[in-house]
Amino acid sequence: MNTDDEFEIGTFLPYLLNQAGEAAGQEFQRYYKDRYGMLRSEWRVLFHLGRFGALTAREICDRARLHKTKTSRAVAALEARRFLKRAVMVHDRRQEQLTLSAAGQAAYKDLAAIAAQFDARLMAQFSRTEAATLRRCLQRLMDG
Amino acid sequence: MNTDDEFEIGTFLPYLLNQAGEAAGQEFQRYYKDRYGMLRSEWRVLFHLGRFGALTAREICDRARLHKTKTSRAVAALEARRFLKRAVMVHDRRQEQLTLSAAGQAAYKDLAAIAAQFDARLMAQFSRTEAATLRRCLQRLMDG
DNA sequence: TCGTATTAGTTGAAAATGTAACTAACAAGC
DNA sequence: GCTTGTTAGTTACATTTTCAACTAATACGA
Repeated sequence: MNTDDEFEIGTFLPYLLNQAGEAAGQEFQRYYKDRYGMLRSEWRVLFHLGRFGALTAREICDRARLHKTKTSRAVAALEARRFLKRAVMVHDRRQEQLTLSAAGQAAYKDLAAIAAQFDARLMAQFSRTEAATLRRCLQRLMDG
Repeated sequence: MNTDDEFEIGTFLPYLLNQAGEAAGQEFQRYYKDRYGMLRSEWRVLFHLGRFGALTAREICDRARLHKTKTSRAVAALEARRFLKRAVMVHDRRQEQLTLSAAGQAAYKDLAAIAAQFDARLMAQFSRTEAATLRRCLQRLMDG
């Protein structure tokens, strides 16, 4: 029933990427979920504000490749938890400058440290060249 | 990497994997969604039955790493579209043997061919060794 | 063979997501 | 000024996912 040219899901790149991503992110996801009750989109918004400082929602959408409704909801959730503040911008009152509160920065620092640990542990199973190739390929897939 | 010790999301493996997976799967997802009205879990169930023949829902869960509720609903949806049939197993009446109908097999063949095309196009941007390394690393992440 | 535990699969409700429509502010042309 | 179009962001609604509870069949031990 299976000829040689039969399609193999086990080598189908989108499938591999999804499965690998799920497996790799599982522990970290459990951490920010259990400890902070966050969703992935919330963690991403928190990260971008923590890493890059004040941003508008639009900038977060672009940088984090997050849809604007997800961003909007993530910002609202983080605001409700007092992790960030909004400030309407003077020259364009449609936009809001978003910045982390002290509590938000603390959460960011904690999560970034944990993420770095998980990342190190994941990468430890690869050689230096494997790691470099992996990241380069993933980057190319993202951009392409 | 960056000079300071600040965590970089751009190199965080789970993030890269998710983004790359999303980007890579986008076109294929649009295809099976537009043409067959399928969800990802439905495509995966269809694939496993098309590729490996008759399976129980449990076996699909294990092989496709799909939660049993997702599998259950995917099977129900495929059945409603007359893509598969169920047959209660004699020796254990809890289990059902799932098999594709002719229409289901036709859909599988079409989708597998399209997937192979997309895969080839994605892999074309990598050298032979890059492709090998990428798959090997992803496989290791999945299993680990 | 009776009671308890386990397994296969389904279901309902709550949470999250995606899509499209919406408001409010700005911009550009006249 | 006014009209039209665009952009930032929110909201409503339908779809999808998740979680926990559930049924039904089997397994196992006293």
